Amino acid sequence: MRSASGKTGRPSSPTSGAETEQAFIAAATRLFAERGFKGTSIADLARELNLTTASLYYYVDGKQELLARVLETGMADFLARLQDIAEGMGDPREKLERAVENHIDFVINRRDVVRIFLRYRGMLQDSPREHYQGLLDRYQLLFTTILADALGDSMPDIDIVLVRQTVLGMINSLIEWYDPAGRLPPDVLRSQLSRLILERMLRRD
Amino acid sequence: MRSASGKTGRPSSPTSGAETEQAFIAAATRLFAERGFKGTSIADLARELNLTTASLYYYVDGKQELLARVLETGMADFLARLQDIAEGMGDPREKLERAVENHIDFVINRRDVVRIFLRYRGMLQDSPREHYQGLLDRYQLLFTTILADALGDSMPDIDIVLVRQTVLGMINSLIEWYDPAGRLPPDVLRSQLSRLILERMLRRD
DNA sequence: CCTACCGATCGGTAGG
DNA sequence: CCTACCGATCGGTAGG
Repeated sequence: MRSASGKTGRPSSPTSGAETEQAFIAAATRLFAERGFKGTSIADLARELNLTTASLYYYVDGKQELLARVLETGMADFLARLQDIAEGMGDPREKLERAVENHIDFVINRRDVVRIFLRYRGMLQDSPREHYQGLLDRYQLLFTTILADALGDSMPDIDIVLVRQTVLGMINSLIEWYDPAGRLPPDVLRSQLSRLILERMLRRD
Repeated sequence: MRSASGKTGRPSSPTSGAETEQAFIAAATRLFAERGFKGTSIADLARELNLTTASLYYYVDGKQELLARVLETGMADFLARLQDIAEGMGDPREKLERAVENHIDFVINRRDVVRIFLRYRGMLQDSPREHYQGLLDRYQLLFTTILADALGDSMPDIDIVLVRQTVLGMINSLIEWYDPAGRLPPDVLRSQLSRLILERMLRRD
């Protein structure tokens, strides 16, 4: 991506590319989450950024590149948090608790990105697809490791991958129904769901 | 919907409307699940049915009607199964087990419809949307009732709606990762997931 | 059920 | 030669 600046046609002073990139990713994230990937046109994105569609093409190759940026930056951040937890202090059980609550918080606080993860990752192609898949694989492997360390051999008869996907799946499903402004405030939701997972489903017998 | 018949342009003998409807719903289900709702064109659907796009419009009002048919017939079937379980024999705990395993089986055996439920129900509008939402509400209410009967007051400190959404969410998430031809055969998956839910997460203390 | 089309919009690109 | 864009339009396809 190159850097954009003002709203007018003047050559305009160069702004930092990082700032521009932020704006593009934020706009794409909002629109893809709201209208869907196919439901968002290049014109929609350009309008959001106060550009013409032609100008948008000066910065990006197309919607696919924007989707890749959204997914890669979001997933990289998500993975970094889990790595901090894995490498941080605490016993295995505490790390699992933090990993679970981190995942819950991510789904609640970054709804738009998570919605795009879950719905449109399949639209990625070629090398962006492989790169994103690599980050996702690392996240899942790391989560499995944290899970296995915390569980020990307390659940020998159940497949560890099934457990991991089930835990992540129940948290991810928040995106479909949870309303932070609803009956259950975020901190209550987090603690109840966390207890349902850790003190019930994954309790050591 | 009217009824279609052969592949040629002859007025062709009237076949049962039911047979035609089946073919339309089957084609729409396959394509929407494979390519997405917006990713499926009217031309794609017509080709699948050996019709021209213009002819397709003779039978249906458009993609929205097909989506509504797919969702309503699928959801009605899904609800009927749960009603049979609720009204059938057995104690509350057995009914809950059947309800859970029924849901698992539905996700495994009717992947295409479930994928459309989860991804494209939001694209419905107006009265089809309300009708579908009504069926979904009834399913969720019935599931909550079965859940509450089975749990009694064994989990007084956790919100029953959170429990319901969590149970349904973890089962629904199978659509994202479970491969019936993979490492876990369907019957093993069903029994392990069922036990994870019933004997662990919802165990009576 | 087909042929012959439409208004509009799609993602993407031309020259300047 | 490069940057940062613009107005206008390209070839095709959407639903109807």
